Amino acid sequence: MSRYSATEIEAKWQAAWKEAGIFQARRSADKPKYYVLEMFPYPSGRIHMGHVRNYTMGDVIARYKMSTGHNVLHPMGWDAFGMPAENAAMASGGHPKDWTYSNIATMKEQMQPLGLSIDWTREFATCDPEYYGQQQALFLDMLETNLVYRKNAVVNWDPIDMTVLANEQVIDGKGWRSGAEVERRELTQWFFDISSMAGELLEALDGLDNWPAKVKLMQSNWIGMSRGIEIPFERTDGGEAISCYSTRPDTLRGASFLAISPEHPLSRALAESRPDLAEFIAETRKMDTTEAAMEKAEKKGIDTGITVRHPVWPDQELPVWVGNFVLMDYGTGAVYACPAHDQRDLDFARKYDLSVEPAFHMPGDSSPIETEALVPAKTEKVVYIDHFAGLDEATSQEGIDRTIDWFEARNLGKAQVKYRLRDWGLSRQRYWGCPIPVVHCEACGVVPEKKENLPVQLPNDVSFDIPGNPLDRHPTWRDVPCPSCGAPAKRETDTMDTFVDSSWYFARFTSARAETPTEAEDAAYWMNVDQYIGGIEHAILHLLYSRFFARAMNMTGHLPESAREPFDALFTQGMVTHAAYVNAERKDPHGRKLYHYPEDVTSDGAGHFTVKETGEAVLVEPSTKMSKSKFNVVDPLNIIASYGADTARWFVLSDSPPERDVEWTAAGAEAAHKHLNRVWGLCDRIGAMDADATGEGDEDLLREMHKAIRDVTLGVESFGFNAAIARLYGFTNVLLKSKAGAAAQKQAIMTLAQLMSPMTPHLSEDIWHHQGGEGLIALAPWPVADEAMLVEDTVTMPVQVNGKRRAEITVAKDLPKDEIEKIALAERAVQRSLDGNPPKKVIVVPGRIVNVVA
RNA sequence: GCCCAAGUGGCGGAAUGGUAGACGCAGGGGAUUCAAAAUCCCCCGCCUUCACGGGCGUGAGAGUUCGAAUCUCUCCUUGGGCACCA
Repeated sequence: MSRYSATEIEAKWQAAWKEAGIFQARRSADKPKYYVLEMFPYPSGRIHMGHVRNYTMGDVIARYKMSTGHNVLHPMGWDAFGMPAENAAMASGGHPKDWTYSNIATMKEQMQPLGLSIDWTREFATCDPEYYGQQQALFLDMLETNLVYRKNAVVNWDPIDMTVLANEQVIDGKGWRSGAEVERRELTQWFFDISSMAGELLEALDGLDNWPAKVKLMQSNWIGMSRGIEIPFERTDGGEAISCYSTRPDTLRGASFLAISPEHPLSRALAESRPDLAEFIAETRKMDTTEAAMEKAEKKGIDTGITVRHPVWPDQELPVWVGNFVLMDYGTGAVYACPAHDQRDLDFARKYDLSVEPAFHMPGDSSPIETEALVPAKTEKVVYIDHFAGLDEATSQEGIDRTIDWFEARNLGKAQVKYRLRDWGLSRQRYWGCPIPVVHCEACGVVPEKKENLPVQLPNDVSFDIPGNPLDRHPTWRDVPCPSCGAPAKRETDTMDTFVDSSWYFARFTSARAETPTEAEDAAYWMNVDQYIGGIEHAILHLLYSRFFARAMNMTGHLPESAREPFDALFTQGMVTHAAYVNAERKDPHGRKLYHYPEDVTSDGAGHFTVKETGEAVLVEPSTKMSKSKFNVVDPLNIIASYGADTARWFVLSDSPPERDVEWTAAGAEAAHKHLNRVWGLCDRIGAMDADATGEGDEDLLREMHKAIRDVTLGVESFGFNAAIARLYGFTNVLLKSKAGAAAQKQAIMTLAQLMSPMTPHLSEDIWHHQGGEGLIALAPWPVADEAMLVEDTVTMPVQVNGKRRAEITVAKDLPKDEIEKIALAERAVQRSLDGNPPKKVIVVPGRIVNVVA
């Protein structure tokens, strides 16, 4: 059989689509709109299989929606600011801008052959001044609305690269790039007030019915709500009371000391006259804050000498300690410790010889606390010891609730809801990011740049030969007159976190060239994103930030109220993985594993692999995410060159469910290509048939066709792409074996081409064209299953005896239950199983099954 | 430690209360061919049987049901998220 020329037909149909301009989105009142978006790429320089899978899924949805009468918006852009561009500049002496735009050009060129239905007229890069200028306008509006503010904060500081690092960029206490010991430094930084929206961001998750439960749960945990109480503890020396937050006030009887954070105002005040305390605080600052280090870090403290009164039993005096384990930015930065019912408090109490008093014990067991704290589940009943709220035996949850009521009734404390979510620090001491549009004036303080002066553009004449932020040492860029008083002032040299750029790009796509961040009519028409598709790795940060920004943009008049939740449906797709081949005989010169590219390895067909050139034995490592370091990257361009884009698209959608990882295998790609060739070959067969000749089984073929329409439609609509593809294999197999007449076969293959068209758009166009289909298949209306054709006259039902299948009967579709029962019982195999005894009971589910209970 | 998800042939997976293993890969056999590639046809969960058939089978154990991969409980394993959060 001749193979079809993918290169030829793919280029041909891409040109036809372009010519017809069918992917350019315009507002229209005639059709319902549909906005499908894939998370836009970082322009690293090359597209990879993960991109192919992500964009193919979006394309399937976009093309399907287009053929079901929707006005589709399917845009693409570039998340273009970020450290890799600066690192490349540092390494090779180029400019981040050149590096980025040249990568964009390359990647765009690599994406073209995939045949995606993208509206390229809306393309932008976040490093375009036209984009980041609008982002600066947004920033100024948010500043006015108090959604962004400046404060002192302790941050991770890399002393060699001279920049702030995000927590994720600190590995084992060292800067991920420089390897320098990271210091904790207090800096004045800009923050988005995302924590004020914590409650709403949490509650609104409930309404996101078309988001994966997993993502909602992750966000919910991240926001981390807790209910508790804030209780002031009076100081015996008359100083300001110390307020503590607790979620377990029912343990208050066991309070033995207070622990306050080293960053607590009281600690700082005391440190001024207590050198030992000052030293302790400085030491804590140096402490590594990574998880692993926290686990090992010793709980240390120092006695302040101050004492407070117990709020319920005022004659009890509790010492106040500074504890290195108390966080300043959660709760009030001060806790009361109850060693009997908290393991950490107990360890601390034993170490510094502080008292351990239980607040309750388990029913029938009042043995004293030794080295293990008693921490019952909240639903477990405990016996409270001389409890103030009149509790005796109750669950901890009841104890907590009643204690809070008791305190509130006496005005001794206040019920509080707290969130783990902290404000989003957006300042970065980097060059390649969006400049923060403010000016620092000695007389006026922080002055926002005037909107007419936007964009505040990055200067081009910068160098990366010395560490630090080039904007800081630029000779002229910083020096500007104060927008308010005109006196000489300094521009802010920090730029924005690149997560800001990706937090509103979806809104910008609705009017990509507007002179304002968005344009009201366009935003109202196109928002929300109907289907958003991307990786699970963005489950928290990007998606949470975008939800915050959509709200902020609504508050500042840039998005309608209805767009406060910007993504109606979210789908998180899995990765493309590949086996890795590691040399079994030697290591690389650095003593590390030596990997080989899949194409350099050959198999003997019996599970043994060798390096083609040297014949060395190779071990196959389990499939993992494609990465350069493991040499297991398959370049989409190579695949497209040898098989065509349709094969690549077909393969990444087949086999695995889209939310799971899919393993790329050469055999799988080959099989996909083989199948597309088989479909292609059908065209020849039908072309060679006598158009008027009749065949056998026309109706059977058409019935199968309508079933395929039903199943594939359902599969595409429910993200069951693998199932839809399996169904298409099935229908193709039926068509290949069919002896139906030319007319029926022609109808079948044209429908097959349509059903395949979201996945294999080029091949489908070509078949459509060959069979005389009108216009472009991309614009043809999606086939609809004929209900009447789906109904068969007879049904085949299994017959079970005691749940085991014994026979199969074929009966008329609407045969009454008792008739079906008679036929089932008459079956020889059923009789044999019954062994002559009458059945106890017979269950007949018409059209489904018969179950005989012996 | 807390929270969540998933365990089905040699492999990816299908079936969401009704014939377990669709579809694809790998494997076996055959046709075609001088030969190979390509292509086409047949077989393919495990045990047992010449065969017909029979038994077992969805991580393990129990339960609900006429009927469970699917629902419930306990346990095991793997993966993910969070974690000095008071």
